[in-house]
Parts: sequence; structure tokens; C-alpha cells
Amino acid sequence: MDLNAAQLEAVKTLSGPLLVLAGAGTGKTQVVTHRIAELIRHRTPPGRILAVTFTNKAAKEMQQRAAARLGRRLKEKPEISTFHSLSVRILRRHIRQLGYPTAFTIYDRADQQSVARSVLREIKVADAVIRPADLINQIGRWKTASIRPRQAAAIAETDKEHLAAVAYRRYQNALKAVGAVDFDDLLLCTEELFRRFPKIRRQEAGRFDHLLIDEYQDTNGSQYRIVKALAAGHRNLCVVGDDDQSIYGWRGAEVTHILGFKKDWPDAKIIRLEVNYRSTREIIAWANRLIAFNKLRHVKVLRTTVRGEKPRILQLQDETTEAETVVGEISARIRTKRRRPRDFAILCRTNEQPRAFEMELRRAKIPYVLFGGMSFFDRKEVRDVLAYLKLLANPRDEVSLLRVINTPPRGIGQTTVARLTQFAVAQARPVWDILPGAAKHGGIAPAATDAIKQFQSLIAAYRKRAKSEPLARLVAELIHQIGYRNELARLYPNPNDQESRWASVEELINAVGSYAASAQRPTLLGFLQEATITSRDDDRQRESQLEHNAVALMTLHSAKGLEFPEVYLVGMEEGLLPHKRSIADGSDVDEERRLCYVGVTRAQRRLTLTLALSRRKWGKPRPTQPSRFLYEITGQADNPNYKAAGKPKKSRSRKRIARPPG
DNA sequence: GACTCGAGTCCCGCC
DNA sequence: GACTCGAGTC
Repeated sequence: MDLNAAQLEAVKTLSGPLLVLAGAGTGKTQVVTHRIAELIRHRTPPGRILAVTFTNKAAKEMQQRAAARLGRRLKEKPEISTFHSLSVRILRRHIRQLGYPTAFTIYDRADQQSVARSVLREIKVADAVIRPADLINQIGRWKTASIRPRQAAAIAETDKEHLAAVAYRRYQNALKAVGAVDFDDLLLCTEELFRRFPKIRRQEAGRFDHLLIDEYQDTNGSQYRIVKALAAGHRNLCVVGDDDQSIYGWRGAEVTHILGFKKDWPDAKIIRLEVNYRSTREIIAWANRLIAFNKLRHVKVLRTTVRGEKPRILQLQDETTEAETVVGEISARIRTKRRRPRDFAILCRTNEQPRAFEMELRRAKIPYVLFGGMSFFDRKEVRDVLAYLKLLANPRDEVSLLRVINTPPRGIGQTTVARLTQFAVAQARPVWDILPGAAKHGGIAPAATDAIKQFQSLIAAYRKRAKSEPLARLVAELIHQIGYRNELARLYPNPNDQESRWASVEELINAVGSYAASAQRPTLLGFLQEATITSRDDDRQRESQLEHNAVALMTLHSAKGLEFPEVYLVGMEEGLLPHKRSIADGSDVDEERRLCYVGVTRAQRRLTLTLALSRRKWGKPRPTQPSRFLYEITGQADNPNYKAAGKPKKSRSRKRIARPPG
């Protein structure tokens, strides 16, 4: 594709701060890859270029595109990664400065949950008062705002906030005690490292001469400060993003970062990309009309030339009819319009919605791939094996220890485990450390004592071997020795279940193998760190399926950055989109509107919005209201932003989408 | 103390 | 519909 004037300017502006405000489908990715190529053509050593993307998938894609543009001649590659993998790499070098062991474990959401649960139990807070998931979200918000436990306690107002602050302190201590960091800590620690040790900041920043940040609208506080710290010296910072697509406010992303870029970098050049190469005029018209309802934004109006059919709104009876209708249409269009399954996407607001569509797709025998939801690394059997590996890498990892100490059952029952944790808490030592002397503490049956001894020497033996032996073989042997296959057989009498579970275990062993083959200095911990930060979107199986040919079934959040010829945006109802939690929280309907905007702008040729007049919720069918966005997008609602500017009023009629009588 | 039973609550999104 | 929690029962 030839670049237009604006794109060309963005590619050729090689020094100084630059903000590229790129609307949806305006060739943002091309600009970034062309720019990397241009920098290298102007004799920037590739290794001195750092590009940061939002997901690992995006990073991988950009790596491929950059490689394609540059040819394979380069010895060095530009560094293209996410904030999280960048942080892991920095922390591997310096985390000791912050009082952590160099061998740090990364806790994912499930690990966080179990820490949160035990913390809440310790301070005797019932689930009804603070749910573990809510506590984690709250801690996450504090962390991305750089608020430490002590400050959290100081600013807490309600009883609930005070409790959460207490839990936060204990949670953080628990993590630190076992040498674990969570996702937010990765960024927070990096930020802290740069703040407290200017020499380290200079050293890390000095590794690059050019910094590119993609999806800048979704940077949170920590990321924002890391970017500043890395770019302060050379000032060659290019950020690319679209404030209209900022959809991660709930995890600390702030649109103000992109809106206020010029304030941080007064000499910044701003380039707008507004020519859309993706969608038809009709789709863009709807997108423009919808997003104009948001108040706080850089005004952009997407332009495009391709004409197509008008987007449609389908009102269906309930969620089953919705799924039947959508899948029926897809099926018909594959037969009669020579479309392929991969040309379609069904986009949902929540992870629960796809269920009905999955059933229909299966019935219609249309291949599909479900994104989000349960990932490979969420499966019980995978988590079990991973917990063993985590324990080998770091025996103080309490969450993993407690998970595997009696999996498969080896005679260390609940009572014994409870006693062990009591001893450990009483002595303020990790459970692992008190295992050898467990017998002395009394209250533990002789049989259990033996089992503990055996378990302990098993882990110790493999721990030793992990330092020298090939990892994949070691893991396979460990799984064999603990009799995990028999355990699966015991738990899942159905041979199909058994087979598929065992297949995941084997896939995990393969993953260890391919990691060991590709890493420079493979270690168990390295594998685990990588697996944790790439688990969600690095699912090779899904990728290949999609490439192969399947309907994409996913949430709006995971659809960011993707495009499809035909898009079904389903569940256009009040409470779902906008989601009821965002309505209840007050202000954040604008983010829901951006989410809807992201969905609409994924469509290249054909867009269908659907709503169900009744939807089953918690077992019972309940009547629904059409989403306010439907009125806005079709011009049936007043836009207060236009009214202020004296634009003509739109029709106020709501009849076109109103519920039919009866 | 173990049990049943009904009421009340619940899962939004993810690197 | 699935789960938890507390009151009530044995």
C-alpha cells in the first residue's frame, strides 16, 4: 500500500517527540513498521530501537511485519515487546536492589486470588464484605496509581476501604515473603527502580535511541512514567494511539496521557490519520455519529471512499434466537456468498455471551475459535503441573506448594495442611522451611509425617536436577513419577475427558521443550515467567485455528486491533452494553461507548448489530431495554455536544427501535 | 457439631 | 442456575 501524505509525514519525522493520532483502520500498523524500517535506513542500529505494544500477539505480529519489510539480512533485530516483558527483562537484572530475590515468581490472577482469599481469611473478612476478586482489583488500582499500602491506609475513607488497605499490606507482604510479584508489581517495581536508582534508569534508557509506543491511549500510570523515564534522555519518542479506542480505564489506563501529550512534550509534533482504509462509508458514518457523543476527546472525523451496504439492526426474541439467527445467516452466507468462516466475527461484551453462539456454531458444524475466557493456562491439569514447576523453581512459593502438596493425594490431608500452615505462621517462616521438622511439632499423624518427608525429598531431588538436566525430559519424568496420569484417570472416568486433559499436559511438556530450544540460557524460572506473561494471548492453537479458517467469537476487549469483513455486534442492550456496572459506577458510560465504537470499526464490509428482547439472567428470562447506543448511532438521539455547537437537532423519535407491542 | 433448607447474591472487561 | 451463608433442626 502506498502511504498517504499524513502517514508519510509520520514515517519521516524521525527525531523528537511525535504523537500520531490514528483513527480506527487508518493504517497505524503500517506507519509503525515503515517507521522502524526508515530509522534503520537512516543508520539507526536496529538493536537501539524499542517498540512497545499492548499485547504479545501484537508484538509478534509487528516483529513479523518488520522482518518482512527489512528482509532477513539484519543480524540485530529491533526490540519489540510489551510493557510486561520489557519489565521482566529489566527486573531480572536489577530486582535485587528492591529487596527481592533475583529468582522472582510471577503470580497470575488465580494465584493472586488465592493469596487474597487467605489474607481475607486471616483478618476475618467475609466474602460478602470484600470479595477476593474485588480486593485484587482495588489493589491493582492502587498500584497503577503508585499508591503503597501505607498511603492506601491514609487515604481510605469507608470501613471497606480501610479493610482493603489492611488486606493490601498483608497481601504485599505475603508476596514479597515468597519472592513473588504480580502483574502490576512488574511495572511498579520497574518504575520504583528508575526512581530510586538514577544510574539504573540511565543504564536501561541508554540501551535505546528511539522509543515507539503503540496503543498509547491504554497506558496506565506506571507505564506512562516508565515511558517518560526511558525517553527523557534522547526524547525520540513516538506514541501512536486513538483516544476514541481507550477501553482499559478499569485497569488504570488514562486517556489523559494521550490527551495531554503536548503538555508533557511541548515541542511534540502531532499528526492525525483520518483516512480509513478498512470500512465502508456507511459503517464509518455510524461510527462517527456514535463517538461524537463522547465529550472528552481529540476531535477526529474518519473519512473513507468505499461504498457498501447500510449496517443493520436486528431485534430478536431472546438470546437463543439471537444465536440461531446470527449463526443461520453466517451459515447461509458461507454457502451462497462464497464467504469463508474466517470472514466473520461475533463480538460480545461479556465472556458469558459466547456460550449460546458456541452451541449454535457447533450444531451448524461451522468451525469457530473462542478468544478469552478459559485459556490453556487456566486448565486445572496445566495449573497443577505448573505449580510443581513453580515449586521446583521457588520452594517458598506458598500458593504452589499448597496446591500440589496433596495432588495427587499422598496422605497429607486437610488437617495436616492446616497444622503445617499454623506452624509456619507462628514461626513466621515459609511452609517449605518447616516441612523437615514437621514431625517435631506434634499433632501430625505418623503416616502424614512420612508422606511429608517423601514429598519434600521428591521436590528437593528434582530441584537439584533442574539445574543441570534438560528441562522437558525432567518435567516428563516428574509427571510420571507422581503418577499424574493415573490421577487424571481417577478424576475423570470419561475417557474423552481423560484424553483431552492428558493432551494438555503433553502440550505443556512440549511448550517447555520449545522454550528450552529457543532460549539462550533456559531455566525453569525463565519458562514460568514467560508462560505467565504470555499465557492469555499466546495461544498457538487458537492462532493457527483462526489462520486455518474459523469464525472468531470474542469479547470487544480482545477484538481491539483486529478486522473482519463481516461483524456481528451482539447483545446491544442496556445493562450489557453499556454494562450495568459502568452505569452504576456513574461516569463511565463514555468508555462503554468507546467499546461499542471499537466493535463497530472492526467491520470492513458488513455490520450487523443485534439485540434480544429478553435475556436469561441467573436462570430466569428477563425483559431488556435496547441500548442507548442504538439510538445514538442511528441519529435518533440528541447529541448535547452538537446542540452546544448549534448543529441541527436530530430526530427524537425512538419508535424505530422500540419494542414491538405484545 | 453436622446437617438441611431457603434466602440472597452473583461474573464486566485482561496484560 | 449455582453458590454461599445463616437460621433452624436433630
